[in-house]
Amino acid sequence: MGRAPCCDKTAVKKGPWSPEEDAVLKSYIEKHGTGNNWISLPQRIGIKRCGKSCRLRWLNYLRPNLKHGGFTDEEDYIICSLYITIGSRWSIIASQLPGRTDNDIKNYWNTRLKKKLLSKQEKAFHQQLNVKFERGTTSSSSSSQNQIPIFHDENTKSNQTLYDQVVDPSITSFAMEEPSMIKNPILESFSWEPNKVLFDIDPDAAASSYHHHHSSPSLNSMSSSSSTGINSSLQMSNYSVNQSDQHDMFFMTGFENLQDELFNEIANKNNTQAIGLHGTEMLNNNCLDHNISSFVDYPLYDIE
DNA sequence: AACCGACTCAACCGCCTGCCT
DNA sequence: TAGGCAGGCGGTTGAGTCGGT
Repeated sequence: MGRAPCCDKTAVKKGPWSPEEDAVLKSYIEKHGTGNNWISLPQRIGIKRCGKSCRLRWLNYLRPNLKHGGFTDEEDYIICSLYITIGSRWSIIASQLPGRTDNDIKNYWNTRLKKKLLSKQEKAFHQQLNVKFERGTTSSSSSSQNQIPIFHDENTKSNQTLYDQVVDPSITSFAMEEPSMIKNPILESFSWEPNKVLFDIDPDAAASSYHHHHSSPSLNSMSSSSSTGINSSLQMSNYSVNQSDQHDMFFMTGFENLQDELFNEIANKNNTQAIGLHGTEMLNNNCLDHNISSFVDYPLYDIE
């Protein structure tokens, strides 16, 4: 048994609104208001539309002082900040942006801003590392896992570990404990050698984690990722906090909360070979406590 | 010029919430 | 207190548009 429809779907018109319908609806609401009853409104004004459709048309298109398109940098920043904080609560985000509708913001995020954010993050990551990842050539005995060797620095031509690159040694003295410190179930193990770091990724766990995240309300996954006492992310370590860097800082910190999408990427790739690590760290008794929060699939280059 | 894939965004769907009786 | 209903909301769809070949 499905839910009873709000109106007779066979008797109402669907699809794009005509200018005439717009005019009738706009004129009526401007004169009389909605009468606190959208369902009966179409009958009152004599148009063959569902009440919900009228409401949506008014809120998203006809009501006064609406802005369409042309989002400013400041609006981008507000949207991203709020998305990071509260997730996809579009109506709340819209309430902070006068003249913008939740639908507009949702569309803008899904079609443009998300990509913008990801590409900026990726660019920043590569700029910071300035490295060439190598395709895995280790003689691993655990072939079912994806081991990720690290890279050599294009500038210095020397081999470096990922950790050397992304963590400013002046910030923290580093002592690595056992893999049990790794909190993320996707990361099965983690070994450390002078010129190499190996991450063993369990793709099945990545996939199930992805599904787990998607079976929960978005707010839950948001809060779970932000309630871990995060002090800084790995990628943030080398960034200074000043006015001009705030956008960069922001993109870095915001990245954790895109993890659902990143997990999606991972889950849909059977042969993921390399994943950029993005996580958080807390200094605990001279040990760096990792909390791996997300992964990025980075392009790999074969070594000549 | 025609085709095709990618992209955009208005509109719809259906679930959830809260109010009213 | 419970049930019904309308409003609100986020996810999804699909027609239209654009750009590349």
